[in-house]
Amino acid sequence: MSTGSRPFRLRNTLTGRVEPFSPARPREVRMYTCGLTVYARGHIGNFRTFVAQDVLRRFLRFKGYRVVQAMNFTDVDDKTIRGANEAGLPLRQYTDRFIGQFFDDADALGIERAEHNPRATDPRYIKAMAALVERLLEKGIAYRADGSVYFRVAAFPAYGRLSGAGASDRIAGARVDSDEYDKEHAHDFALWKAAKPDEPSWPASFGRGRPGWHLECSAMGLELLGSDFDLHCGGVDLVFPHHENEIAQSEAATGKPFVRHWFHCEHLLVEGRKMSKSLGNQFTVRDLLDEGFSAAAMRHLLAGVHYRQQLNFTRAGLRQAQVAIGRVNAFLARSDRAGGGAEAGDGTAEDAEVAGALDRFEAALDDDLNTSRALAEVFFALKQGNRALHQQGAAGGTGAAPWAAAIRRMNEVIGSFELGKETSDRAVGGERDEQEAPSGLAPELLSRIEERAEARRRRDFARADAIRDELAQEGILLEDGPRGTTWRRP
RNA sequence: GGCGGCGUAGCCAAGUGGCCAAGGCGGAGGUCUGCAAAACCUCUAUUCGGCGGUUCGAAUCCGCCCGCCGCCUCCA
Repeated sequence: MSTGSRPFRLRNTLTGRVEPFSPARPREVRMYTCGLTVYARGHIGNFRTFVAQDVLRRFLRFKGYRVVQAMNFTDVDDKTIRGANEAGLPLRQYTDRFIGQFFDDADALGIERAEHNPRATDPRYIKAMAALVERLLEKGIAYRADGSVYFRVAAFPAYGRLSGAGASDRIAGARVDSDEYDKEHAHDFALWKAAKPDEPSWPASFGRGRPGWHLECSAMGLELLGSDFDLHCGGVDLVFPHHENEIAQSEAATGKPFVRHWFHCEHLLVEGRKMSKSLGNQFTVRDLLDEGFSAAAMRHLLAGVHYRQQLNFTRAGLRQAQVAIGRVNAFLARSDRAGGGAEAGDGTAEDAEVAGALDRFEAALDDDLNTSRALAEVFFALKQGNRALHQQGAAGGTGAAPWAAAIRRMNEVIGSFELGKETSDRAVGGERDEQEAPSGLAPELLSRIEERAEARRRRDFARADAIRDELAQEGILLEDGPRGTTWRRP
């Protein structure tokens, strides 16, 4: 763990400034992230945000914090209800499917699992939400109308602090909510929606119904993390009204600060255009996997652009990422094969260089998660490591190992290297590693490689090249080095 | 209409007053190699959308203009 004369500075939407991040408890961070509304498979835009949050989470752990994260699933709202009804399925069965798909995609992208994945319809949270509404009713901040319960925005003077002072202006200028309910003011929002015949509903002391959208995050956040927790994350679109409303209802109910630091991730563009259904550019991770792109490339592209910057997600970018990742992975594999103690640490000048790179890496992330700059250090380490490997040559030194270890340390945050089965880089025909070779390459192909090695020994290069070309057809790239031939799938 | 962001080499993308404007991809040349591939080395923006201004000094601050985008309404 590194120490901290240099604080981790992170932009806080609440203040609009990049400021030192200071959790309420010394070595623990309690974070909440607004997860997916599970009426469809999450698209690449959703995952941009989730990857950014994952980088944040991993960096906190990198710095030695214990992280307790809750990421919810919104499994009851207009869209999930409509989807379930159209599919003729019970709500839970309908949403289960998308939750499963979410985890498939998140796992592929190397997104660490949160400690808690609450879903709104869990009885525990329905109960917590009802309790929250009761408190607001008792305090006279919420009111009932037509079977529903609303939050009286006028009763919470701090309203608008997150999204920028003039919340009343925004509201005045905005289109009036088309809700047919009887609200006192257009900008009051529903805490609890009165039951309807074709909608799921739950009993409550203030009437049967279902939770309003904003309520669940407040209830689950408070339930799992307590008041005044450290981080609340989401996409920029959630700043208003969702997060603004969460603050209002939570703080009005508890009388305590809700969240210390708000983290919002910018949206992405796909091929230079806003992602939208009509443009047909709402890709899912699955779609891109099916096109042949690796999840690692997706993560690399998503993680490599600063989170507050609009990111242009393109196939060309994915291809670039793929190449860059391949270079790093190939180095790591080569370094492992070359051997050498990974722990070095005998105070050489080179150790200081490695430590310097790691420190610059951390410094970049300390500066509002500047992943682009951090990545530059990964590539610096790559260059140094490759250089060491180059010089090692036949001499067989251990200079590359510390750089490989440094890259792996950095990858604890970046996460896009050695993700999935990217590396099948193995030595064949050399004097070493024979035993660990084959997983992934058919014996038939291995014997072809042997055959080619034999041909090369005979200096029958026509034969050798023919075999190399054939294997290339199969997607196997052969590389001849001083220690024998290695293969990989590019 | 209100609020906000962005525009840096062929592409992606850091940099917010002062060393030669990070890094990646791509491209050119070289070393190595039977040839390749990989790796390494060198080169690849006298210039930061445009025009003015402030300053000893600006990609970085100010003004205007052009272009792209977001939020204000379900949305990561």
